[in-house]
Amino acid sequence: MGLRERKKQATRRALQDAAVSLTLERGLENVTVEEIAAEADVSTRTFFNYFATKEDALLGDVPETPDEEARREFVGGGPTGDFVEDLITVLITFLVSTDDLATQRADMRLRRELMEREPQLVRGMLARFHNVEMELAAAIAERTGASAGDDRPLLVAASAMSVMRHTMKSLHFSESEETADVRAKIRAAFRHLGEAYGPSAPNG
Amino acid sequence: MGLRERKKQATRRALQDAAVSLTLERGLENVTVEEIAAEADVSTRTFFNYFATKEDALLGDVPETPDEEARREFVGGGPTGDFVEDLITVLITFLVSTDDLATQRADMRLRRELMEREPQLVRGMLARFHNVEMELAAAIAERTGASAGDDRPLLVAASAMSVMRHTMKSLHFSESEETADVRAKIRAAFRHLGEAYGPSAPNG
DNA sequence: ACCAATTATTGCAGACCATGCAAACTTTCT
DNA sequence: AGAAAGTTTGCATGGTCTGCAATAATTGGT
Repeated sequence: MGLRERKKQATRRALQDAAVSLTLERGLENVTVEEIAAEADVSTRTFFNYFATKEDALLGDVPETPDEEARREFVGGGPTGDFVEDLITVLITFLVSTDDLATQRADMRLRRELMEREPQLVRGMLARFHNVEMELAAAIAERTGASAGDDRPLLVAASAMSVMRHTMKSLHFSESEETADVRAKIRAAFRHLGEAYGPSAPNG
Repeated sequence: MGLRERKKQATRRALQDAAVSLTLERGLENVTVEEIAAEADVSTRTFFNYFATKEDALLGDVPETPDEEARREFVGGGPTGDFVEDLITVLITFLVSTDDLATQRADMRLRRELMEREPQLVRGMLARFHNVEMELAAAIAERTGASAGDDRPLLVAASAMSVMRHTMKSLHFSESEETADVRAKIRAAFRHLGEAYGPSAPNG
């Protein structure tokens, strides 16, 4: 990677970090883009070359599409052949980025802290998830061979995303938390829904 | 209702109508608040006395909490005692406002047209649903007697809202569409999820 | 090491959104 | 009619975000 590219990454990072730390310190509406840019040592105008909005800098680089390889495998009926298990696998690829694990966990914790402090940001997060939802629905439709007019894949994708959102809330992003734990939590959530809405249909 | 109150309602309506029709005509970013206000024959400043943002005027007065009576009944275990059926009843109260049915259907159709034309609005809609979701989760927790730390009500509420969003998309809001039809659609969606995630767990 | 091409940064002007405040106006109540 | 309460309006202000053109930095070839 050349110098130019490295500098861009650094600037981007600096802007995000500045946005996050200033916001946690003073609250979102007491921080201007001008201040964020100054903290990152660039001009206000440059801020907008990197992020369309102030919110964007705070929400960071959440992937909006699943890993291409994971998607292909899911569409093809893999990796296990069990629909729910394979769905979980795809969902997990959204939670795991290319960064190293420690950085990623720290980011997640920071992002959660931000959401708690500034609930307005939840709205932006939901919007991003909505994009993911569309991708996921397309993948489900492909895998199950649903016809064009069939909107059930949308339904399944929507509820799966609600499971994922829910799971993210209950994760700790701590050292000791393993991928297997995440999978177990998502699995438990799906099971709970199956029981709540399923054929036997008990309460709750 | 006094003159003052009637005038306020009229102004509010005029602003909403102006916002909607101008947006459908030219697209959201080619319409300024100034123009909306002018169309409704009030000052720009007055616009902001009625709506916090331009989006707010477009999204209209969607209830953010369920009908208080319906909520009480649900929490108390009613009206039928069957969890899913009663959940559906609550969800439907969100879809039915105090206006007359024809007006409401027209509003729904307009709103859908808006969403199609201006996908940015979906974000605001999702945010509103998120508030509803919180209310619903609280009601579910109360009904099922879940303990304070139990987050399963949140999960159920989230997935129920995804069912509701999905159902709204597939409704026609036409003359011939009855409440019973709506209920049947929601029921089918829940059943589909139960089958997808449930004990038997077939595909799709 | 230099030059030319490409790409990034910056300042500036401008449109628009949104809020606070105080003056002018309208409705309501007695 | 006149005071009280509530609404509308204009004005000033601060903040977000965009387009444009000038400047500066990186890159790749010679």
